[in-house]
Amino acid sequence: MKLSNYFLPILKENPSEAKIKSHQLMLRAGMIRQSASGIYSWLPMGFKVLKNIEQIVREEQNKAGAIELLMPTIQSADIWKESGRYDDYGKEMLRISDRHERDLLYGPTNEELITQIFRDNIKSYKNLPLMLYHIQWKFRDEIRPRFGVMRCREFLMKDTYSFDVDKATAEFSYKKMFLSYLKTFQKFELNAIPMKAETGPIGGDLSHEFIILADTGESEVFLDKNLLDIDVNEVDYSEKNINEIIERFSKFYSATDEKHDVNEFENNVSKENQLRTKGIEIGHIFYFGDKYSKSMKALVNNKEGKNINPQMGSYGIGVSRLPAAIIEAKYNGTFMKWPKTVTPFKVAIINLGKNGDEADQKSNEIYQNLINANLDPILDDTSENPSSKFKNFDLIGIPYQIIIGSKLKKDEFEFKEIGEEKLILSKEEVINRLKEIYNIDK
RNA sequence: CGGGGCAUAGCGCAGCCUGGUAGCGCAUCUGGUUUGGGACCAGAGGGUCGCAAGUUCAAAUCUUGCUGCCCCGACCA
Repeated sequence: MKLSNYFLPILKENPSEAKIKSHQLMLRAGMIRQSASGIYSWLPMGFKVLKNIEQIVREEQNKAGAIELLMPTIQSADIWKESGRYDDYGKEMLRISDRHERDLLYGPTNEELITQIFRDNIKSYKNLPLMLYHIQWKFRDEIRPRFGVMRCREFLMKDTYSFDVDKATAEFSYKKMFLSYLKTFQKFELNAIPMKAETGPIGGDLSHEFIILADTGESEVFLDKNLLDIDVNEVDYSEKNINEIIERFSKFYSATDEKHDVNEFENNVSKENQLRTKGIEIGHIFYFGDKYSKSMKALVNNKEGKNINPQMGSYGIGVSRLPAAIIEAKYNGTFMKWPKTVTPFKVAIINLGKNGDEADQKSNEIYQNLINANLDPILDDTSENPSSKFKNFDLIGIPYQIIIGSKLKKDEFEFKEIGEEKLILSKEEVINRLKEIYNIDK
């Protein structure tokens, strides 16, 4: 993409309504624009980030054995009346009615709908276990939306729902998602710490929040530093590995301030491993048994030919919150550096030349080479001042830059990982290095 | 929903107190000079001053009502 053809409205100054750095950066870097309180449009740059995040979440769900489907944003009130939540949910639920004055609602979550789909189509234990998920927009009419996409009213969420014959298998489904979340967040270069959580209105007795550490987080968290060093990248979804990794995580202390136990923290965690910091919730998993399968009469035949209510769980990731969460974790106030899995473009070419000169020619040449190598580049071909280009790209946060000015010889390219020292490389070296970084076959 | 604040050009703001036909910086457009960390010169475009009513010869400015947005609190992925 050439910047001169792109839609990237950058702001030099912080809009006054943005109070936290992720909100400021997303506005300034032309990622989002507010349309109403807590409701945002995603501009091209932000949309690319969002889609990349969505894709990583999707891939890891698939690996964990969950199957994707898509449920609508608008739901009938009937199923919510069945489960009893039509009255319980309160004003957070956006209620609407159609021309026939039938009660509808903009879905704040999907337990009812997935249970309905399940009960209408699954009748046998042979189809279990089953994990279904979708990535869909939701609406919760928050009393006070704030912090940009961090706490908004319309948001994109990944929801998985698990169905099992008994509690033991349901717990295994829960553990699979537990691992899937750890792996997903590690791909965003985030340290997401699982913490025991309240089950809240969803109900049930087993629940974890996944919290990433960021100075600007909203809740205070306490944890054992050992939790930061557990690598799950190489762990697969075999039963043995899942149990092992979860055991490893549960060995170490972690709690949000609401659940914090000072004595346990002081006694069971060594002084040098005690970490007290701030966190942002980015995922939440629940096991809630037959709460919905019972109230909504979802039944399957078990081995003995008896009807039983399947055991269920639900597992959410705040997809549209993640760009902001990643920024909170990574933006230092001067520059942003997107994880390479998420970055809107894989590499930025900063052309400091002008029309037709050598730098300009070199820029266009390597731009074509990068496109051919599947290394999705953005080429700054505008006539802005160099300093202005540098500032803009510091803001946008594409992790790798190729800077091409008149300083260098014909076969020299300046390659820079944002925040690191620059290197002088040949064109081939630049391209090969990027292929290596992004794991693209030669 | 309680408490506080704001609403003037795309963004940041001044003007309001003391009423007299709307201004600054950035951004945008044209021409020129620049070009390695937010350039310079000259010119230009862009605002029914959130909406409605009232007071007045005259309202961005005073009064009332409404709407939107932001902040603190309770609530939440």
